[in-house]
Amino acid sequence: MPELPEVETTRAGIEPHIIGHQIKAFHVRQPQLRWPIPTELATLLTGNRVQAVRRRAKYLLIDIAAGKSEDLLGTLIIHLGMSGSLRVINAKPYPDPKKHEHFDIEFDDCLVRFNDPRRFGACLWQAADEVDSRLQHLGPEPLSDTFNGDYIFAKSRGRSSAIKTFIMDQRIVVGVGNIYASESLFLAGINPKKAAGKVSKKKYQELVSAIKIVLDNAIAQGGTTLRDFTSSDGKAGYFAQELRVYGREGLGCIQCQQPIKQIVQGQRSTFYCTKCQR
DNA sequence: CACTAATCCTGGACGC
DNA sequence: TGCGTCCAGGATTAGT
Repeated sequence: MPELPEVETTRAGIEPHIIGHQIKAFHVRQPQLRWPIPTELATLLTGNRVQAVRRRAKYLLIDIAAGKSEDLLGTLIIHLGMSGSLRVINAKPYPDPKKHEHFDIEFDDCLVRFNDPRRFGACLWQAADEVDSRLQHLGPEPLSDTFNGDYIFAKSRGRSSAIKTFIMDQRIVVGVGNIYASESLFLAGINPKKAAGKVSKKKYQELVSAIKIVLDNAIAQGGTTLRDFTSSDGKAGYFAQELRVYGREGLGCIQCQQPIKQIVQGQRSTFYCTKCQR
């Protein structure tokens, strides 16, 4: 499932192919994603240019300038959900879309094609003078300096929810998904069930470092794996993780051999070592 | 406001 | 082999 590193890798992968380029057409085959694709999108995009390819949390933001100007018209918001991916197709004629390939953004010399079997993804439009409600209350980027021990310690005071649930709350910090939440807590040696309000400042500093390390490593790995971005298949955006606890239920902890435990928190699986994480 | 549960969807794993 | 069942997960929304 695409987490922040996959989205960042996708962003970096498509950017050089589309920045500054004019959109020739926008084709929708399945508008029913998490939210319906706005029907006016083709009209809004056609004939206009890609000004920037950005990322906020796990949202891919494609700024669109009107015609040949630099005037921002609005932003195409794409979310990969849990099974989505984008790929750039250069070879002409463009291959016929397969099942689950729900929309294409067509340029003069390439096609950006969206694939999403589970349709948890989204494709939305944000006009230049508005901020989409989904982007309004997001917490800081995990890799920014704003996300530090002092910040999250202050946010956590008085909170009774489990630390694992807490760091997955997008209002606290964005981009920490289920897999990396377990991995980060293991690296920091924190029990995922511990109340967020009872974790010390020192432990929060370790947790922040752990989150940054885990995400940085994954991005670095993704960059390598997806170097050949344009020819990648529908699995673009996924890459092998070095997972220390996630999915390793019953297997020995890499530090102490204690079997890794699996529990459910907030309807999500959590994996941790009962000895190393307290 | 804080927190929990339901919800969208389909491929893949598994049991019979 | 095939069918049914269950599970995975991001993040919003509804409900307590």
